[in-house]
Amino acid sequence: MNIGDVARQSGVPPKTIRYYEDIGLIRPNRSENGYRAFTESHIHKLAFLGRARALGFTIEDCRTLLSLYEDENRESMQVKAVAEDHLRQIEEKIAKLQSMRATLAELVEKCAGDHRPDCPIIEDLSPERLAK
Amino acid sequence: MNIGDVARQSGVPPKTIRYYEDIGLIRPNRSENGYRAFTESHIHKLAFLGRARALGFTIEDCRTLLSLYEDENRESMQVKAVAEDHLRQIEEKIAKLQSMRATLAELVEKCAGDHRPDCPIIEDLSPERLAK
DNA sequence: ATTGACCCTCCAGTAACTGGAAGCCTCATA
DNA sequence: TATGAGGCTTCCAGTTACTGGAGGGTCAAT
Repeated sequence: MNIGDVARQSGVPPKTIRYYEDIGLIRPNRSENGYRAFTESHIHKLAFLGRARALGFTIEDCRTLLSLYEDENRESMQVKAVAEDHLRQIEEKIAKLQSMRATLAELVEKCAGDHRPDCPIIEDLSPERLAK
Repeated sequence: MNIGDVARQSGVPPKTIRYYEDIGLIRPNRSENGYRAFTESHIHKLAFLGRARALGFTIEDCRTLLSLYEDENRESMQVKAVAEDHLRQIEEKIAKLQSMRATLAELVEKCAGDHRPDCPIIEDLSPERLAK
């Protein structure tokens, strides 16, 4: 199977598939004409990678998860550890973003948004504290 | 003033200050010895940039905000537009992350995390649909 | 004269792709 | 059989916002 078919079936774009080969996530054979030759197994792996990336796992996490996916003797605690770690990081990001949102929302609400220059947003960003 | 002092007073690291000069956010003069020579005004701008970055504004947003900060004739609607846009993007990111978190939390909870290979996380990522 | 703390520039790397150029390969149609 | 569309190849560069490090001047004090 050529890269285009695999892209369609896995949902991973050709460019990304080539990139994944570059970094060693998948290792397709080559046909005589130089084209990459994929199997069903590659489609599965790529779809797996697509799902994992959609859940925000890093490429390195994906590498680990993929090897666990292929490992009949994996222990589920290995998988869980990766997922829990990732979950924690997501929660940190959410917390940070929510704090930004709170501040921003407040500033946006206070700003008249008219033709005058006075602006609580600019004021909040301004380091007047230093002048005081 | 040298870069170290400015870094301390603005909270922006020297490396970052140099980078901001590279991309034209600030334009310090030079002393005869080749050192950057900063003024109070630079400290204010850098502190402003630091605050804006902490709220997640992109560098390009910062460029805009900084020019509005310096513009006596700005209209607050210009500032508000930038902030509202940014706020929207933050909310999108939060939504995306929350959806990831929901899925991940569910999977993590369902995973036994023991020495057996069976794992709902791996199963969820696996493209069994394709096989069916 | 020699530390030690600054400062300088330039290069490379980070994360995960994405776009584009230049150039084969293949298949269907005229 | 020629041709044109579309698919495949590689390689290079750009994206975001820095950060680390090498190699090398500068300055103030001892």
